[in-house]
Amino acid sequence: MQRQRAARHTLSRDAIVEQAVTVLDDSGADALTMRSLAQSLGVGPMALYTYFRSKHELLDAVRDRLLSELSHGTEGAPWEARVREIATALYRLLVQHPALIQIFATRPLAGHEAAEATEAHLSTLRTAGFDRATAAFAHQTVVHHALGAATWEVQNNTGRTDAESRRRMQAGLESMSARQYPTLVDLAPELVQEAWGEAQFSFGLELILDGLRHKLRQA
Amino acid sequence: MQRQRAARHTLSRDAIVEQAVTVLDDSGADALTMRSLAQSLGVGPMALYTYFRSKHELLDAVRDRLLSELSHGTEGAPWEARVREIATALYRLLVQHPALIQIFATRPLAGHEAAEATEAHLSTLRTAGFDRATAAFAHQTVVHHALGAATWEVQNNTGRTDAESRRRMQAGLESMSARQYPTLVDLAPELVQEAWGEAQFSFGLELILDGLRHKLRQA
DNA sequence: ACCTGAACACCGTTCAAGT
DNA sequence: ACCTGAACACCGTTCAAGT
Repeated sequence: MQRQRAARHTLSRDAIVEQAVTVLDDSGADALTMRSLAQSLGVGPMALYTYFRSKHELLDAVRDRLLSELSHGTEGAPWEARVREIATALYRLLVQHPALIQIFATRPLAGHEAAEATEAHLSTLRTAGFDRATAAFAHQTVVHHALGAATWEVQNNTGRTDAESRRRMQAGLESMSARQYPTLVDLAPELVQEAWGEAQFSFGLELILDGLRHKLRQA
Repeated sequence: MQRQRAARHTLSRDAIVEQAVTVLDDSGADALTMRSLAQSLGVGPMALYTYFRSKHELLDAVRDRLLSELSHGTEGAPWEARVREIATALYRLLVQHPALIQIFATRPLAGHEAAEATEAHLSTLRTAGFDRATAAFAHQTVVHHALGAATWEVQNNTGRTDAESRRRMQAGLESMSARQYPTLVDLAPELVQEAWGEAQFSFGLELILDGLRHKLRQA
């Protein structure tokens, strides 16, 4: 099959980013190369460099595009509910686009990404009564938790949800020395079966929300 | 300068992993290639494949080697203190070896890594009075928090601790539309100056510990 | 077994050139 | 300006061979 010659001026930053997201979601971060991406767009590799100075710049644009999707929660809802909405949206976005996690782990932020959602999150916390420093800390804590939980979920659980692979993992834990690691071996069923997925994320988020509620009462 | 011919049988899995850690710490994850690592050991690239089937397997060994350093906390200390010790040790390990974060973001765990520290962490929680499921959830939450906070710290703050770069970042936030993002602009000083580094990690950890304490009282 | 050297099928990116 | 084709300096890994 011969390569179609691309009609001129069909490329754009947005079109390239869109296609990059498709490749990342379908085939993973390793599969996204400037050459493969260009080929899937029907152009030569160097065509992309008209729109992005480097692969890093393209990945930053992919990250910003995905983050712009983030929910900023229901206006007027109680602060816990709104924090829950925004945090869960971030968690799900990361799990749905695992490559995004790798971008977070390799590229610094410029500072103005996800501005809508960040503004909503921060103003929710301020309105709830947290002082400036506590609101900033709390915001970051929630983001860190979503990022950490999603990283774990994607690497260690996603695609292992079938009974067979869970059973194998549990067997692996149980085969460890029960003398050296009694609790680990004892809790093997819980570690592989319960502490997975969004339930694990929610457990941690509610713990954080509870701690924040407590702080608010003390103030 | 001519390449030294390596004396035979000087290589070993441990020696290779040790050198890999040095390269990662000194020059970062991108600088670690099988070719560069081999050269720094004075051997040809293919020599490494006698000890590791692939670069992935080598990275897994690097991860396991670093995780084996983890503190398992002071025996007999109150449960909060011990959780704090173990969590902080993980956080610091990740910040000191940023490449480890990228390994967590790209490689699945086999399940038996950091078994000593995990056992200590889980048994501390069980002894404190948490039921099986809650202990498993709490353990994971703490690990996720350390991983998320370290990822953020390494990508967005480390190396930006000098006043000059903080000032620039703050100026960037403050240059955003104060009409569209009033809270974000207002909290710029807190976001760049306070919510950084181990203070941010500790804030979140204490929130989680507070939530756990609360759960224990309710039970 | 342990290690080498050549080779293969890739990368991201530079450069000079075409329209 | 937008895009191409050739080339450069890399990758990880296979294969056949040496000791």
